[in-house]
Amino acid sequence: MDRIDRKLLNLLQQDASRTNADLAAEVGLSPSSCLRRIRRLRSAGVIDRVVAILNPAKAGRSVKAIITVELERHGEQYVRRFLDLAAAEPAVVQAYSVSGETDALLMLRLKDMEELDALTERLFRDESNVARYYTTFVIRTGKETTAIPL
Amino acid sequence: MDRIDRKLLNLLQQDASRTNADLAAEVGLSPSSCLRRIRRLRSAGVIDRVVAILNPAKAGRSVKAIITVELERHGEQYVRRFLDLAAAEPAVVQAYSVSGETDALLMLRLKDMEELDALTERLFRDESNVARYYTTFVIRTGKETTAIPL
DNA sequence: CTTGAAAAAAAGTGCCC
DNA sequence: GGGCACTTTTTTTCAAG
Repeated sequence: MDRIDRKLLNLLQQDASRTNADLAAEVGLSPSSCLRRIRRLRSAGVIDRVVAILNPAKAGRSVKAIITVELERHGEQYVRRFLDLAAAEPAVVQAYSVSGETDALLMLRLKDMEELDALTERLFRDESNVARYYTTFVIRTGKETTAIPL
Repeated sequence: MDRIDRKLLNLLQQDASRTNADLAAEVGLSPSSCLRRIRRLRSAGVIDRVVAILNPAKAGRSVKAIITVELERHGEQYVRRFLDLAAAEPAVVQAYSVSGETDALLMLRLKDMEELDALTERLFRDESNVARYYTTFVIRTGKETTAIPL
């Protein structure tokens, strides 16, 4: 993992649709060496996957919400069970167990408020282990990247 | 935006490195029609970009933290200024202004605790408009996807 | 063992129907 | 939307450093 690998990863994190020849030129390598490096990074698992990122508004999911959850019983198995339940919801894009006052944090991508209503009903009505939950809405997105700084 | 478009988007959100011929076969289209659709979705901006997703641990960024920030003055221009400041930090991967008790929420990808210390120093020491901030750590990741449900 | 050049294979592109 | 010729890109091979 040298300077060129990091440079390649940075470029691919910004735009993975660029051609190998193009990338090779930018990092100053021959196309074959460049491809070898990328394949190595992929099979080593440094590059986990290549995905298409959609425009949330144009995909009809403009509402972003964050739910912090406090459980009744905080034991690891309870937290795990709640996370599994939350992860099963398509609208939940991130589900974490966290330190501090609350036990879990969910990041949601919603179509509208009705969908939020339906989701909270499903997640919290039958889930007797949830003590409290707080819903927050994203007003403005200042930054949203999938790129990990190297 | 019909059923086939949605199917294509779902597939591309999971894995954008698949070949056009492969995708065409899966959605039951000829490669040329399939490519036309994908290009249309791209130029329409539904597909915003195609990126490589790294394994955080293997990229040396295993610590995830969330900081919620309460500002002294809550006006729109102050929130915007803070978000810009936060967005400039490479370790900040998501920066939102939010509703409720706090004004902003930051999602961080960190190498270690020292990096967090340095970042909070930069963001909060000279920023006289920050009233309070709370740092939370991600203990377990139950789900983490870039895919928007369709 | 790694690099680069060139051939071979595969994919993407554009125009026709 | 599908079929086909054309172009570009990826991938393999192979010789040289």
